[in-house]
Amino acid sequence: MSPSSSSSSSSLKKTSTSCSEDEGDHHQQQLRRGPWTIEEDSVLVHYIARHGEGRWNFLAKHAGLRRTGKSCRLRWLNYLKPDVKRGNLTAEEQFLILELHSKLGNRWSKIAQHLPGRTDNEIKNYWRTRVQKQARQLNIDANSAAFKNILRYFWMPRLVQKMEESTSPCFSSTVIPRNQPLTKTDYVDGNSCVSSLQHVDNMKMSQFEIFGNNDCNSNALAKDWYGYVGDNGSYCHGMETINMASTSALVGEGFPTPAGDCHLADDNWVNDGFLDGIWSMGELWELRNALH
DNA sequence: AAATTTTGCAACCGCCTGAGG
DNA sequence: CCCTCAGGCGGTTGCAAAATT
Repeated sequence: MSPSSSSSSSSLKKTSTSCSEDEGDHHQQQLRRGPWTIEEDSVLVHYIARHGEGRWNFLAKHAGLRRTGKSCRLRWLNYLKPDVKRGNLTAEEQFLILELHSKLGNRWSKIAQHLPGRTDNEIKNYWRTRVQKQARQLNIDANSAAFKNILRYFWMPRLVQKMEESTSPCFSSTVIPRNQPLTKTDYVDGNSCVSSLQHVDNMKMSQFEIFGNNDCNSNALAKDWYGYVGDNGSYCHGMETINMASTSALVGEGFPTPAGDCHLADDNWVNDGFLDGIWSMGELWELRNALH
């Protein structure tokens, strides 16, 4: 969908304020809504390039945009700002979103601070369209302990596997030596993205952290810090360990049992690109067996 | 190929907070 | 204090594109 594709259908908003002869009210009466046009984008970009951002209502009026200040701010921050990243979220970014959401909840702007170039809106959309979708398919409340366990023990390790498998010699991460203790402040630096799988301790897995720079490689992460990659370097060996361990861990931590309230919505979920296509059939069956 | 359904995401809405008068 | 306003945030909606029937 082109962001500026349906400009002709944009409507003019007549606000509830009473009619007035002055320019301000006239401006209010002519407020536009809906998708932004290329021309509006251009006006906004050029105005900000010249005068800077902020004072959004003033900006909207003086730039000649028939938009609310809020609308201008949103358009700039979520779309026009030069450092806004476009395109699919990487495995690393998805991992960070899951990890940070487990700690911060729906505080999208806080989460976005750890993902340079990604907006709170984009992260929120990702969570709603991808993550909550999986919860629906499993007939589990996305906020339930059971679903959080699925994320923690199945989805997040799988994302790490994707990082490991990526052909890039580096996935923008630095590993902190495992003998360095983790602290809460480790992950709150706005310029870095740090994660730890604390609960994975239960599965005899190591803690690790991911920092946002470019001087490490994923093999180092998997081999040296996960501690569950096989001697032959096969991550799959590690995944089996995770899955076997997690099956019991899930049951022990509120994961739905056969008598519980969790049942799959239908049989199609296995063939439905579960978890964005990152699950193998074997893993899906294993998860399903754990559920039943 | 057409109709229908689903998905993804840009944009809006309403509420909250803090600054300034 | 109280009021007003701007900015910020999370939740929700609308709709074009993509997928499915």
